[in-house]
Amino acid sequence: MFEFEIKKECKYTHARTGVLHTPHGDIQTPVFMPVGTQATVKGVLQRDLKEIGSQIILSNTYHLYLRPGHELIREAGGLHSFMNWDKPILTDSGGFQVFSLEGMRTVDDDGVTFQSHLNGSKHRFTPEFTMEVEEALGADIAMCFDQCTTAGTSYEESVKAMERTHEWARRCKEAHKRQDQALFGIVQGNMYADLRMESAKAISAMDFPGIAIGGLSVGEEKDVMYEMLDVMYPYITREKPHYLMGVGSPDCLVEGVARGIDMFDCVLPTRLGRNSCALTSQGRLTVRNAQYAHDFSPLDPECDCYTCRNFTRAYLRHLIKAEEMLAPMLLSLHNIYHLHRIMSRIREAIDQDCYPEFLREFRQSGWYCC
RNA sequence: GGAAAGGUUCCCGAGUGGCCAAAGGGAGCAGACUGUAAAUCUGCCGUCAGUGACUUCGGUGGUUCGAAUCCACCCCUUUCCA
Repeated sequence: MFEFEIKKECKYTHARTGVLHTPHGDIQTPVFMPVGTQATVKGVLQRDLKEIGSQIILSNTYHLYLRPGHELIREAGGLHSFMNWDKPILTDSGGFQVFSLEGMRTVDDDGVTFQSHLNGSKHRFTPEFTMEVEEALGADIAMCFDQCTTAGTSYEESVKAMERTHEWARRCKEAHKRQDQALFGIVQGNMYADLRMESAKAISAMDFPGIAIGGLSVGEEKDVMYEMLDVMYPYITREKPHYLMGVGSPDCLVEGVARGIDMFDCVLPTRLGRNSCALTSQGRLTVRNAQYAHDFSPLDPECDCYTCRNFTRAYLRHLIKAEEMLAPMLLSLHNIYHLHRIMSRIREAIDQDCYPEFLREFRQSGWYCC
């Protein structure tokens, strides 16, 4: 029911194309997965996501548990049915909220106690409980509960978080029962090469159907992130899909693929879209800026998305200034499409045996923007 | 014709002798954004080459060491009475 098939491997980099078979369909990798934390990719219709080629979307265990509650989603027949998305879904476990909601949670070896950002109520997350919630949500891919740390965390703290993450991975695996749902393990280790190696070995040894790399892009320099990917690579089971969590700027996508990554997710395209910024083949474009007031060209002349085919920068800027809700919608749609298009070009380059050339050209072009 | 209230930096609006280049809001301008506490957050927003200097609170005079603030006259706005 869940299987990863490697189709083509680059001879000079670690890039590869593949197909991830899931209960809700196949996913061509490398893939970019739009984030829909609360069972919606903010500002984008399900219909449009399909149309621009989103193969799988993310959702979030912590947020859906708090609201509307996993039992309600179970009652709705699971997340696919609830949000009317019949393609694959991946649910993050809440491990990222251990990082992003620092200050509203306490961690111990057994789990995490969160204080709800919605009303202050306390909620206990253990690996077992997380599995219960993720199984109720019923995504095609569930993530282990992990402890994501911030860049700059001390070695001692990083060791602790890593060891917890390993133990929690073991407990998640033991608690996880749904056969129609794949459970991915998550590598941690902060920015310490020896910990990253150790974690990559430990998680690989647990034989999860997929291996995720967590705890990167949390404030460190990109070179550090790339170095960590290089360090981990030899210890991560080649045959499994490799998922770099939370990463999604164009430059990181192509560099990640070169380092063996098959799956990415990121809030960047939708968040930038809501903040009046467009990803283009010429770099980031802040559509709100005055210089586009009389610009009647599309966001990106090289783009053929719905937004670019139909609307001008001047019009989009007007919508932004007028705070019309169509503005974030159109920009989010374009930005996700932009990343899908990059992934599609990446797959094509790998399949045609020219990823190194693609990489070289991409790095020198306007596409290579952060 | 008479009475009252008022005219503040792009707009609204606070300020009624020094702590005022002048609160607050809006608008404007720019920056940030990577497993979403984000349609959010940050900075600038009289001029000039920093500390500092200069110009500004309807206009013109005046009082005072010092005026957006007090006085006189003038101009304009709104409301009320004939």
